[in-house]
Amino acid sequence: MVKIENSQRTILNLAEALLQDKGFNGFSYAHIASELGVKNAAIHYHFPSKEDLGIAVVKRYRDRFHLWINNARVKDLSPEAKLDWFFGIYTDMRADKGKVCLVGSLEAEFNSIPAGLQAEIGSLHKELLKWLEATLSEGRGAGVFKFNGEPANKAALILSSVQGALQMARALGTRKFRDVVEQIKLDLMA
Amino acid sequence: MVKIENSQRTILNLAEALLQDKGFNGFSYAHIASELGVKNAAIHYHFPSKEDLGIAVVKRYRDRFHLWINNARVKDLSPEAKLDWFFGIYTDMRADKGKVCLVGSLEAEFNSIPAGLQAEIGSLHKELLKWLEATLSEGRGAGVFKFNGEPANKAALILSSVQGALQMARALGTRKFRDVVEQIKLDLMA
DNA sequence: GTCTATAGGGGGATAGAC
DNA sequence: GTCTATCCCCCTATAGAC
Repeated sequence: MVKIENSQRTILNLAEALLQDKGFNGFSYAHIASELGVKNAAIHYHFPSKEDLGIAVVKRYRDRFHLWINNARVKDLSPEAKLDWFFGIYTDMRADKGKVCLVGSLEAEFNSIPAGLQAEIGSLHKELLKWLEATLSEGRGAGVFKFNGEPANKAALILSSVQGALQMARALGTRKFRDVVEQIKLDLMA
Repeated sequence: MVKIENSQRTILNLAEALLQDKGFNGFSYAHIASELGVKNAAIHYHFPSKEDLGIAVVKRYRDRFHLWINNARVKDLSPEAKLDWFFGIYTDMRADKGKVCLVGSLEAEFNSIPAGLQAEIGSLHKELLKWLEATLSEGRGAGVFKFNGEPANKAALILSSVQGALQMARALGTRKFRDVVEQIKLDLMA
């Protein structure tokens, strides 16, 4: 049961949590409705189809990321602090009932989700990579990160490993997630 | 439509492919039955519940891995060649209709799959990590791999990133997967 | 905006004939 | 081992009252 002020917003919150917890094929309108304390049909009023709902969740997730990275409190950080902030997002997800990143969740089920949602998750993934690449590039330029090869490839490696580590932690525990993050940092200091 | 000799085996093949393609919540007995050219109930004769089927798939997957790593053709390879063989498994998955590793697929849906399957996937994940850790340790001892920190942590990082990269490739293309594998190798040569 | 009611389909699973 | 038939549940989605 959740207090309602703005239904639209509350539905998105619940849908996002369910997506990160159970996956797209693992949650239903009924789950949202019962937690919200309303009936099935009320959810359909706000989001006609499940695809609409999924897309809205991903769009809001991306908008939030944009707000963060363009906010001075993140923008003006040092490269190391930026990276720590980024890892903190995932650490918080792990701490929040073992959630995983939307990107990993939806890409694991990629071939059994609607086409519009597939496209949306691809856009989000690209933007996460873009920001991480720029941050790595900036850090290497400043001499605080050390790695060989293209920043784009290192970014792809790091993002993949953090998302994989969130999934791994579900079966093997939070410690494994922390170990991966520490190893990523260690590798960047070599 | 698939030729039937040993139904049990064919069902496992199809179930494994579907799990890697669509996820546990994304496939049904009907999918298997229609591809096999039989009726729904025939599958239930071999595997009474979907959980039974999932567990059998994971068990076979693990047995296969055991056979491989204990076979002289892998066991006697150099550490670099072992690692290349290992990456080759994932490269083949990617090439095979964009499949992902069972471990990543089931852990992404972890909170919406049966408990017995959760336990089984944890065991598999541990064994993959164990082998990778030993291989990295061997390679560092021989001076061909270079990395800081514990082999167990480096193994967790590498396995997470390969599994994450398979998922990423679904939205962003095979090239991204290859980039990650190359970056992993590059980082091991630093 | 939310309700009741319901359509319409798919899912997992079982019983009993062959 | 596979079939037909069926049960029962859950799902997405819609229509129309309030």
